[in-house]
Amino acid sequence: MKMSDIITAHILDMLEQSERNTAEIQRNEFASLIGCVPSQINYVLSSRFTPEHGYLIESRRGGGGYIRISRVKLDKSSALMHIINSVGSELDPASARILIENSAEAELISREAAELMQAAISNTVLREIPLPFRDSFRAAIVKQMLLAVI
Amino acid sequence: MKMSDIITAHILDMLEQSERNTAEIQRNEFASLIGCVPSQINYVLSSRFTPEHGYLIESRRGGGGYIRISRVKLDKSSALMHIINSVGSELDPASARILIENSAEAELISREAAELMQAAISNTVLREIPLPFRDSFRAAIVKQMLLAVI
DNA sequence: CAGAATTTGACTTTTACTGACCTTAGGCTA
DNA sequence: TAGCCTAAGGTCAGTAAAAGTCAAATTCTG
Repeated sequence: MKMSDIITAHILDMLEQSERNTAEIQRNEFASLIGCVPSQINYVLSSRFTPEHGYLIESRRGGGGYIRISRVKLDKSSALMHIINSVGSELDPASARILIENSAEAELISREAAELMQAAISNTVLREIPLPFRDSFRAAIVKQMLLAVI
Repeated sequence: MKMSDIITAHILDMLEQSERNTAEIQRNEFASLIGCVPSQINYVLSSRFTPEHGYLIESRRGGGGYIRISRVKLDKSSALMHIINSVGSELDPASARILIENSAEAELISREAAELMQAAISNTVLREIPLPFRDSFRAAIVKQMLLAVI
């Protein structure tokens, strides 16, 4: 079996293990664990863990440096559509907050977008709207804003 | 975990604690509390708490000296505050759209943020709200969302 | 065999850490 | 008050600890 395949398998394994879909390695340590030269890690990452393949690489040099490989969900749009469709014509405050928070957590929307959405459905804003309309307003605005970031 | 990260975390923590967005330390004392050499404090400050990162450092030598780290609001913030304050208790649709567009144009807010705001005050959403409340709703939501991106 | 994929290692760049030495602020003493 | 002492913080250059790059050498594959 090829070195590259072994390295790939190891990384995939770590990603599988991880709950956060993220594997973090130290290049030299990892290389010597597997028994290859450090630069081969780079080769594998750049040939098999590219954004096109659905991975994101972050790294840091210097003492205590690391390489982090995350599996990104390519299909953000369809995930978001799914969420949008699951929102009915009314949405209560707690559900709205959770929905937005989860979307940010899953990186379907940016942190900034999430904060903007929370602001949009904050009490300060809702005070301007008569009570009976609030839940349907919340549903409409959350859906519309999610559509805007697709 | 790296020393630098620990120091950074401590400072961030102090800033978080502080109501004035300011942390004040005594270099030697702080260093020995954390367990590093004093000059490393300088290293961290100059590599991670620069003006580009949005921080201001002031210090004083000699007896009773100190280092003060403040999280400084960029100029954008005050420009945005100005805009927010200029919005009254009501805001008509055209003015709202222009205000958002201009803010994006001036790069006070991101393009994504602008699109989210436009979505939030779109007709689709406004239909959910009784006519007499729409202008005050628009004012509230635009202000609240601008506040969220400061 | 030709071209693609893999492997290697020498060299580069970044980041982190340390310690010796410098500068400044205040206070104290003669 | 001048001069000295002490208690801070500031600088800088050097070392070490990573990761990144690149092209030559090798191996695979059709």
